[in-house]
Amino acid sequence: MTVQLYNTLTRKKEELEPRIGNRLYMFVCGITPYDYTHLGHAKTYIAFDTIVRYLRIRGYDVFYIQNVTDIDDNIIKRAKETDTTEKELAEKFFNEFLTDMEALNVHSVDKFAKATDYIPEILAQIETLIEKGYAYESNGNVYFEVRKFEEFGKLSGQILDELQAGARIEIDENKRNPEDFALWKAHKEGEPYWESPWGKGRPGWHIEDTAISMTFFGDQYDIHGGGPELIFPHHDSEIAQAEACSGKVPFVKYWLHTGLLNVDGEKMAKSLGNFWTVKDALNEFSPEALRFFLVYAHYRSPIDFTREQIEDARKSYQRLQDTYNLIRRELAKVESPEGKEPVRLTDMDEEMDTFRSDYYDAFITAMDDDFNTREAIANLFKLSTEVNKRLAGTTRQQIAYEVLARLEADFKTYGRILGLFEQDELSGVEGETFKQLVDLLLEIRDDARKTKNFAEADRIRDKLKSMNIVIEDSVEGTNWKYSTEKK
RNA sequence: GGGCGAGUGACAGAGCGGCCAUGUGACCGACUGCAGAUCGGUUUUAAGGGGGUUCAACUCCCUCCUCGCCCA
Repeated sequence: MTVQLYNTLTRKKEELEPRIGNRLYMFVCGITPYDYTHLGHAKTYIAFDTIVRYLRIRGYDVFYIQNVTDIDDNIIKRAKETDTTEKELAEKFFNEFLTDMEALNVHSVDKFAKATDYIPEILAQIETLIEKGYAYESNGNVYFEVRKFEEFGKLSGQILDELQAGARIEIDENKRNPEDFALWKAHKEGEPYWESPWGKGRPGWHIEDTAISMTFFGDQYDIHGGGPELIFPHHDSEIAQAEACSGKVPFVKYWLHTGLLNVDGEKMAKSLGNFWTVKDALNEFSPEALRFFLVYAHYRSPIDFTREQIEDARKSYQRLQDTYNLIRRELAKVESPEGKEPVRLTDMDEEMDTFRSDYYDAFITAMDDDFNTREAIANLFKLSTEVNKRLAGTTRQQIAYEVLARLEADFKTYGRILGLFEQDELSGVEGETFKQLVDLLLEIRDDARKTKNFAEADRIRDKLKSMNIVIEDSVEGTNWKYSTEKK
């Protein structure tokens, strides 16, 4: 079994074959930190986080870099508006981004590379492009001459002649051709600048990515990811720069692009009033619900964010989480057969274990197929049903410790891949005290129920519910859990 | 106008040339003091329109329509 992934460059699924051993060099276009992270960012970065988590568990040694565009038009504009420096602004929102990513359990990035930390590398690359005849200087600007790179547009499928036809509007006296794009922008009054062989200025939009990736990965590497809106012109331009510069093809072996996030059926935009920052969303929904919602969709599918959808996702996730908790509770009840003869597995145990391993295999098979989380999670639901049948309700039966332990281990793996089932358990002295207090309340309530004092029993239940603790009676006793309805 | 992608049950959304996706919702039943959770059943043989290929198409091909994104 091998991992297949959909390559935007070839428009088909291909077998993943690292260029070197099991090492995978991966680059994903990062943020421009001039404002708070929004849900579109969350979708993209959760998607690639999940992909990297999976590849690592699958045994690949992934080196994952994200760039940070800490100098560009938006940053300059916003810094002026808010009366701060570009550097301070970028610093602030990059830190906000890290906080948001942490909340969403995204931490697979090995290296964040800020554009302004790689100015020498950027300058060197531009010089190479000029030497090789792909770029030219003009009034302190340097442009990439697109027509010199014959294969321009091979990622997006854009045809250069069609572009030229439309490009007539934006006439720039400095450019030889309208479709040429800036590698280096000449300094303008009031803007930050760096010294260069062409005078003061700052980098263009596309050059930082190739300068950074070539610094860490060399001329060619394995995987480049990003949002779909970046395919053209950004990623096509990266290909042109890198391949022109190194003369090596392909620059990147696999191009991965996510699906777009819409809100209430429309493109998310401040002007439409449907704009959600990650912080807004986390105010209203739990991080797990949000992450589950995003990860339950396939990474290449567009998704529509609505309150109803998140609520659906929350409930769906709750079902899986309840099963996981059920397994752990059951495991705690069954004594470990430590030091004793291994217990012979009954037919019931064997049957459960077969479901367990079949669904595990199905999960992996689905993930191998272009990271099909939707299909993978569908198998988790099927597994849940089989587990619930055996461990809960009227059809419950005893399952052997070792089968339960394997189930728990599988769930941990699912959690590590999806970035779920890792909600913080109460720990330490305070956590223990808290648990004991809840247990005490449940005992009191149980006594009340035994004497048919249901008013008292319901009062305790309602009060706990108002504190976000949900209790559930069963023939086996009463369990409690935190509500996921609010954060 | 050009490029790319999508149209599946009440809703959301996968896979697959022939069989059951999955989740949520709703309804019925079991369990239960009630609630919840859980299990069973129903809604659910659903596939934008029209052609074609095939013994067989939601799945392949053509065409039309609609929607989204990028470039203009």
